[in-house]
Amino acid sequence: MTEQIPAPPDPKWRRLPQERPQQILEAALSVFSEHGIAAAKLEEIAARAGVSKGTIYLYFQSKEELFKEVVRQTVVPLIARGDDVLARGTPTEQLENYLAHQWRSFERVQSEGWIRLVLLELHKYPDLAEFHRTEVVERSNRVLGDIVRRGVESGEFRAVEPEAAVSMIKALILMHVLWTGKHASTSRLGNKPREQVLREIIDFALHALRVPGTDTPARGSGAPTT
Amino acid sequence: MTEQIPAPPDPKWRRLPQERPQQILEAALSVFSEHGIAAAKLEEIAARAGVSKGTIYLYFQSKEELFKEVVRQTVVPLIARGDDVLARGTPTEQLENYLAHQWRSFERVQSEGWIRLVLLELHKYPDLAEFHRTEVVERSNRVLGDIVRRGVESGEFRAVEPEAAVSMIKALILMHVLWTGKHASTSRLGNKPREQVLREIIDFALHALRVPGTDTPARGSGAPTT
Amino acid sequence: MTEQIPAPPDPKWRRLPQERPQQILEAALSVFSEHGIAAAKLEEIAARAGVSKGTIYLYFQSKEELFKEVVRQTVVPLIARGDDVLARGTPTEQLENYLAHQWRSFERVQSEGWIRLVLLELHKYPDLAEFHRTEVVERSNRVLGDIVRRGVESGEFRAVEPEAAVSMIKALILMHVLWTGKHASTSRLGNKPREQVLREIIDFALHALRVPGTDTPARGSGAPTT
Amino acid sequence: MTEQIPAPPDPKWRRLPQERPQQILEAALSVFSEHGIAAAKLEEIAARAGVSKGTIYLYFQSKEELFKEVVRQTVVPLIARGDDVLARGTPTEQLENYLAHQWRSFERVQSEGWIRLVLLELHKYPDLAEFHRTEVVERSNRVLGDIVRRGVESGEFRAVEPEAAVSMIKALILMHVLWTGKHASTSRLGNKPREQVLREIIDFALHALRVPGTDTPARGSGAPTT
DNA sequence: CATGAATGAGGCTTCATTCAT
DNA sequence: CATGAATGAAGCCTCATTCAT
Repeated sequence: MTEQIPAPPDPKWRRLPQERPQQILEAALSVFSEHGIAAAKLEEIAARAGVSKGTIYLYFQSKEELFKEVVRQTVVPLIARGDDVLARGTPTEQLENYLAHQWRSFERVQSEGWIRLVLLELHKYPDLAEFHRTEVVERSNRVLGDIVRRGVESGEFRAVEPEAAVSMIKALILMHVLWTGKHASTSRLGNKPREQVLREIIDFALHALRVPGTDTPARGSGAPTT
Repeated sequence: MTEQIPAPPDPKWRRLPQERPQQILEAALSVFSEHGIAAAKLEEIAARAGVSKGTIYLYFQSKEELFKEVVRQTVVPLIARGDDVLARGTPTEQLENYLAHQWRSFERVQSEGWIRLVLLELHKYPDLAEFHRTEVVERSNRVLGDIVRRGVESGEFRAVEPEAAVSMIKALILMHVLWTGKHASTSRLGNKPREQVLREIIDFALHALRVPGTDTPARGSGAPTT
Repeated sequence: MTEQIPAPPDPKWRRLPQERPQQILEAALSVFSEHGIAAAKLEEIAARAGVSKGTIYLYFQSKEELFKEVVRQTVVPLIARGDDVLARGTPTEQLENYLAHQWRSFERVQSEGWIRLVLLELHKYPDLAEFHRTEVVERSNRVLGDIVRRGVESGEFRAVEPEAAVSMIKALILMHVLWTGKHASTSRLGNKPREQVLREIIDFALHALRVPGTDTPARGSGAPTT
Repeated sequence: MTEQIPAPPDPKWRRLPQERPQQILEAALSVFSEHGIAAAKLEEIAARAGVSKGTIYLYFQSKEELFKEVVRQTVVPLIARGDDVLARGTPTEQLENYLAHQWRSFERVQSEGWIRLVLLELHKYPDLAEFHRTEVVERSNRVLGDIVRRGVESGEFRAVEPEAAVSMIKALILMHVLWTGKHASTSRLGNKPREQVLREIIDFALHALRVPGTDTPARGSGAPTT
């Protein structure tokens, strides 16, 4: 008789336990995004995560804590990058790169819902809002602000106040992410291809900032300026 | 006939019954804005309206119907205007006027919350979303689109696609209304005076659209363009 | 026949609203007594009170608060009396009267359960326990202690320490209330008539305290001492 | 190589497997005593026993069965003794010995909680209550009853009904065990030394039973009777 | 044997909605 | 018309119990 290894008794594929929290977080993000905190049902989160209601409580203390963890876990990976992409190029090119990078980051699943959550519900949790402001908003503001500042210094951009320009650019991006998302309440943008929307944003922003007559033309422009 | 003012029948100031629905709608807007639909409690709406919970059901069939009515009743007065204000002037002036008018309209209480509601919850009620799109969005898009179109035709604006420009301009306004609202989760704009924010928006939008060298300078510009 | 008063349109007898809290408190006492706090179900309390689950929350904040209120409301009326009954008579007579009065007080519904609650669950709520000690225990201890003290002073009772005697007497009563209750786990006392149990308690207590040879015989004695 | 003491295979002290059920029973008694059956959590029992939740189910079918086993296993050793201790002496001495023995038995940990359990929760399990009555109550009643009977026959005790006297004596002991326990809701007895409480009980009981003038004086008396 | 992750029934609590006054 | 007490469906959360490892 040789060492007979008993065949695994269970044909059902079993998820690795260490993945549980992540599964739940993803399901939670998706449900919170669709319904907001109050209207999100743990039952639905559990179902999407493929676990039972009780399992959620093995990893998170309460619905509210689950939401907070969603924010904490999702925020950083979603935004943190971007700094490196901008190492080289003229301010114009950097701005184009930055916009393209941000836009494509948001293309990922749930980005629209996540922006919704931040805009709608984050203010109910002051600590989270603070965390978000320092870790996400101010950080990305700094990157974008530096681009603008360099553009102004080099004479490529008008003498705008960088902070104001940052606000404008972010407004363009964020609002269009919402409008092109699948739950957009007003499909103002219809089914316009996302890449075209990006080009329009770049075109609008660059014309708002650049000093005319500078060499680098705004390549992204969807319409000839002549 | 002398000026006979009918004495109030009750020392307590008594609201006129015919005002009830309006009171309730206002209270509902305020509560829905703060908490969203699911988390809004009829108890709180009733309290703010100065009536009892039961009274709400004399005028509205359900919480959902109340929300829909809030949208229907609030939407039109808030936006409908604006068409006439723009009769005269160059496209640049018209755009400035339009932005200023919109911005100040939103200055009114609850505008921030109402934008939130539209952006975040309207999609759950397709009929409402449809109503909102045709009655509010498309209407104001037409006005703004016409301005842009005329500017392009007159050579005062670049040859942009009007629809795209409308998107951009609206993004600027809406997002800044959210950011300057009292429940803004990220006080990106700190306590910058609202009028200055308006000037920055106008400046940004006009530089994005205008053909340089055209006569009318962007008066609102917060920064000299050299 | 004039002035015909319209018959009440509803045949169902309707409870007066002001009685609600009392109904609920009584039902709660009964259920808490039977099962303890943790095992008591609001569903059952509501059913016994003839109301729905939700109604309980109109008057009490939570299950725990309901329990606390049961203690607060039930404690005082159940015990507070007794002071006056003892105005006259020899210490022996007073003690007999006190025991008889206490015993019959406890005959009322729920007394057994209520003693159970006090003995077994009150310590979980320190504030309630404190309230109970000062308002009930110490008060009745004082009354009973005074009787003993007077008996000792008059030479009718042995020179016992009053505090100790009070403990003993209360132990006799309380434990026998538990044992003669309908939920007694051990029916040690079978179906012995309650009045006979009272006589036995009086007999035991008086023999433990009285100095033999004093005039007043223990009338309650179930057995002649010859 | 001499005297090779087998090194413990694990630095952590490892309990012998055969002790598991006993560990669990002890932990269960402790938790049941503190919280009652309904509020007792298997998690806590497992923790106190140093095992995992699942392990409990290797030895006991359910929480209820565990409770029953606690009663069965704990009851007998706690009470069964006592018969032999009383072989010799006058009824008075025997009663003193019995009381002292019982009192000290209860001094062991958990006795208070265990009395609580019996008084509060045993009635929910009729078979257990029956078991308890026959195995514990009636047995100890017989022993104590015999002492009283002999005392009456010998003329040392009054002509009391033995059953009644047994009730009284047990009431004294049980209630004072509760009152001197660490979870007593009313610290009526403050920090009076347990031995003094025992003397007071003996004093009270003997004076209630003994015929005055008999030789053996109540040694335990804390107060002179003169 | 022992573990502890997972389950899901069941309890507490909230709140939209109703209805007798 | 207006009230607010009452309802009960539904959601959050706990925890006894199971089971794959």
